[in-house]
Amino acid sequence: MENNMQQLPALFPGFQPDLIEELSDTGEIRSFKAGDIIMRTGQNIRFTMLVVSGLIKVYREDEEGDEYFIYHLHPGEACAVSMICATRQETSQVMAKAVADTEVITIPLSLMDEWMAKYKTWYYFVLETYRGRFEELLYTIDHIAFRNMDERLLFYLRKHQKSLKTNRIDISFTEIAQELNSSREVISRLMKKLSDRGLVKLHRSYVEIVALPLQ
Amino acid sequence: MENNMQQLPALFPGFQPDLIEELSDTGEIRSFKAGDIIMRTGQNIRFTMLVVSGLIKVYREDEEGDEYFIYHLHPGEACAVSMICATRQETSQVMAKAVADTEVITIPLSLMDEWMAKYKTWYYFVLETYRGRFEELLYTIDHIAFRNMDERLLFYLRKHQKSLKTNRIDISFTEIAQELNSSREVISRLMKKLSDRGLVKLHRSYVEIVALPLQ
DNA sequence: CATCACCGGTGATAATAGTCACGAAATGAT
DNA sequence: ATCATTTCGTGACTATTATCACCGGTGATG
Repeated sequence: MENNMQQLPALFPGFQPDLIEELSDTGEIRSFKAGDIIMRTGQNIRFTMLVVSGLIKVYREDEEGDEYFIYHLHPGEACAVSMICATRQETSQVMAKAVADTEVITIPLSLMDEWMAKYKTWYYFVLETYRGRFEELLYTIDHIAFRNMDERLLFYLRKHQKSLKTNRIDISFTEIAQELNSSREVISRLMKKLSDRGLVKLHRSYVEIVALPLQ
Repeated sequence: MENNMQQLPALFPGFQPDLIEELSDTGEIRSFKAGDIIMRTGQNIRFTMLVVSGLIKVYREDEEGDEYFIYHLHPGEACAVSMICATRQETSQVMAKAVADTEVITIPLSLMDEWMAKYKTWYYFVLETYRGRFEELLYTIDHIAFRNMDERLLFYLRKHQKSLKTNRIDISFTEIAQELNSSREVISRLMKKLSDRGLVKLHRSYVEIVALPLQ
């Protein structure tokens, strides 16, 4: 626990010293195992969360259980949804699940609000978080609205490559299909095409990215 | 101009009196004709905008000119994009077009920031704007990801019905097709189905909503 | 009234994606 | 070693959506 708090300046370089101090005094560390659901659609939000370590996937889920992957949250980032809902005591509109073992700092809603006026660097951090997530949502809309599944799959792989900082994507076709709201068979065929083009190498339960076109 | 400023308390009932006063002192009214483009993708944002009268449609556009309608802005609402980009001097990621003759109040970026600390009611207004638009984006994603074109068309009609507060939607099939990134023929066939179900009545250049299922 | 721009209907066809059915190979547990 | 589970490939079929071609109707304009 103490260790985690010492990482804060490095994780949040934009934060002013007194904010870091209050954060480590009042924030509470919570840990999740890989696969744990951190936030559920419809769930009441009582905290704002800052990611300390691990990786969180944020996705949309409809009544029938269909999913659509939206973005990852990395260490040093915050959950925009938990901030946005914070001020109005709203419920979450998205699902969040730990992809790896993950630690977050939770901050009571009242403080989140108080700090906006108290710490300029917190204010900028929150706004930048909004801006970034808003942008991600727009990119997501772009892809679903304008792109075919093959391009969306490429986008998905690239997103994971960046997020996980590795060329090895340890996800089964079934899971990928779920996150793109498609079906395993479709992903299988599209992956084969990518493989034929020499962009990926296929393995059991993981995909190796050989070369991905920038755009 | 003076008239417009007198409407402010009614338009923004949440604003405190001194904020209203400063708003009418420093805000500048700008007018747009129906059809005018108010904001363009990639354009630099220098102002935050509050809608006073008229109606604005906000939509996404890709390189090839394909569109996707996202939401309307009504009097009393603000453009979340212009607020979000404000703090970072970013460029717009969406298009905004006046649907009817429209008046907005523009506020310099510096004030927008200043007021966040100065006026609690402004702070809440901005956050509520973020929250609302964020939610709209999520709904949009839901529909593109999980629904077929027939349901998206219904959703589109309902959105317009609410926004325009009328059962007469004065939009040609060609335009609807554009806003849903589909094609005229598809919309034509789907409309016919809706008409057969007794939900709408079709006319030249407009659609009359007879009954729309709530969900 | 002739012409032109726009609006909409419709059949035929194509492209994309989803579903079903089946099987083979790899992995893990007992 | 055997068996169940997971993972993936694939052919056949269906559903949805997009595209093409062509038509008729409407209304504004000169």
